[in-house]
Amino acid sequence: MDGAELGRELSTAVVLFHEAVARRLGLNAADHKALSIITRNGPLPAGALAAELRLGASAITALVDRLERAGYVRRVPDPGDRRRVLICAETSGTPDLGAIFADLGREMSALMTKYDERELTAIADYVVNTIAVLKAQTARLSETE
Amino acid sequence: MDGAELGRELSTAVVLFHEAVARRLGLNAADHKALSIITRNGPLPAGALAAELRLGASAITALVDRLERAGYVRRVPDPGDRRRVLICAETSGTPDLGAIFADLGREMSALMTKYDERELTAIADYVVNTIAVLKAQTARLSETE
DNA sequence: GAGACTACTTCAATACAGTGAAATATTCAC
DNA sequence: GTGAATATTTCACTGTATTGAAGTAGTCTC
Repeated sequence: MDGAELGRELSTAVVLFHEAVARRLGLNAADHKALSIITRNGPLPAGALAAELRLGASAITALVDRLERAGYVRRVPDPGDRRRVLICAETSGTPDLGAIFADLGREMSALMTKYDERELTAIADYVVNTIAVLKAQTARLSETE
Repeated sequence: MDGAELGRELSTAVVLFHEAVARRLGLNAADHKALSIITRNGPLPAGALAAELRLGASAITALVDRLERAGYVRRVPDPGDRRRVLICAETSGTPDLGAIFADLGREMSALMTKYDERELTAIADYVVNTIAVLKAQTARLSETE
C-alpha cells in the first residue's frame, strides 16, 4: 500500500470515527463540531461560537438549545457582561464522551510502547508536519471561495 | 504537546480538510461522503450505495440526482441486470478533485523525504496501526446502537 | 409465460437547520 | 440620564434532505 493510499485510509478512518462518536452522542455532525469547539475552547460566549461556525446568531440559539436539552452544555450568564451568555461544556453530564476517548487513548498509548526513542521522534515529527500540511491545504481551499 | 493532544489536533485537521474539500466541490458533507465512496469503490449499483450510507432507496435517487447534476457522477445502466443503475464517478468532469489531491500528495511526498528507511518503516507502521485502532473503536461505538 | 420478487424512480408529506427581522436586555459614550 | 450600540432570543419563513407509499421496469422460479 503506498503513501497516498495509506493517507486516504487514515483520513477515512478518522472521519468515520468522528461520525460514530457523533451518532453515539445522538448529535448530527454540525452539533458535534460545535460541542468539540465548546469543550476545547472552554466556556465561550454564543457570539464567539457563531463566528467560529460562521452561523447567524439565531442559529446558535437553536444549536445551544439542542445541546443543552441533550445535557452536553449549560448556559451561564457572563458575570462581566450580562448581555452575554457563556456556553459551558457540561462535564458531569457526559460520561460517554470521557469513556470513549479514554478507551482510544489507552489503545494508542499501548501502540506507542512498540517504538524506541528515535522512532517516536520521527512519528511525532511526521504527525506535526502532516497537521501543518493539512492546515495549509485547508487554508488554500478556503481562501478563494 | 502530548500524544493525545497531538491526536486530537490531527483529527481536527483531517475533518476540517474534508469540510473544505466538500465546500470547494459545492457539496454538503453527506454528498461528499457518498462521492468518495463512489470514487473509491468504483461503479456500484444504487442499492449498494443505499446500504453503505444506511439510507432509503428514494434518498439515493435524490442524492445521485444532485451529484449527477453537479457533474460528479453518471448513471449507467447495468448491462448484466437492466433493473440496476450503476453510479460511476465522472473522472473527466472533476478536474478540481484531481488538482486538490495532487497538491496534497506532492506536499506529503516532499515531507517523507526527510526520513530515513527505519523512520519510514516506523511511521508506516504507526499509521497502519492507528487506522486499525480507529476502525476497532468505530466498530465498538457502532455495535451497541 | 404467469406470478412473485427485485431495483430504481416518482411524489406527497415530514423533519430540520438556517436566515433575517423584530423584540428584549444590557452596556457604552457623551 | 439619554441615545446608540451590542448580545441574545423569538418568530415566521425558506430551503433542502429524508421518509414511506405507490408506480414502472426488469428478472427469476416454476
